[in-house]
Amino acid sequence: MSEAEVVERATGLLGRTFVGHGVTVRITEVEAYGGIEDPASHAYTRTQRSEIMFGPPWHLYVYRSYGIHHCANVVTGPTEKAAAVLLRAGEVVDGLELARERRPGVADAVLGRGPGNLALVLGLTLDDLGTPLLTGDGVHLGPEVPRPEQVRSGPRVGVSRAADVPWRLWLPDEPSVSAYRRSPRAPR
DNA sequence: TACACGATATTCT
DNA sequence: GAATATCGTGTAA
Repeated sequence: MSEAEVVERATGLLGRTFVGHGVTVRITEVEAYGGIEDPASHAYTRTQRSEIMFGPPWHLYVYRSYGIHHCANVVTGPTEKAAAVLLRAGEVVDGLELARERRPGVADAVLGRGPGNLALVLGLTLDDLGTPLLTGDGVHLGPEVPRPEQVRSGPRVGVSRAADVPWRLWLPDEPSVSAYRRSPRAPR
């Protein structure tokens, strides 16, 4: 898989809806991970945790981060490359009431800001690991949308390796997009 | 079996 | 801007 393909597939998710448990978001920010060829990817080393990414594409990869948060990824394949796209932020477009309940005291526009918060608002947990995302029921991806006219890109947030690869992609002027923070462990 | 460490978010100064 | 909670996972022993 070429670098261009990795970014291409990630870009295709921007602006698309993602249906979680009772809440739907429009994806505004993603990060691409290049699988076995990307030192920052969990699939760089094939383990039990990353095994799902070596399976067929369009399945859900969920992992626990810092013991507290869940982060949701779409496996984009192809199968042997284990590439995936981390969903970093989204705008809640349906199930607003439920989303508010899951994050009390937070402004609507910011409900789905950051990968941990997004997974929380969508109600995604490790129970959803491996869910096929193209089937219509339960947790799934919305229909494909036209390529966004403008896409911004920059280095990925919080990664200590390959910290300068600009594979974080987001839509301009979206209040739900998270702020950039370089990993304290990244060199330089 | 033990131990170190995050693809984070929030709180504190 | 800096500190840190918290625990599953990966890696070493």
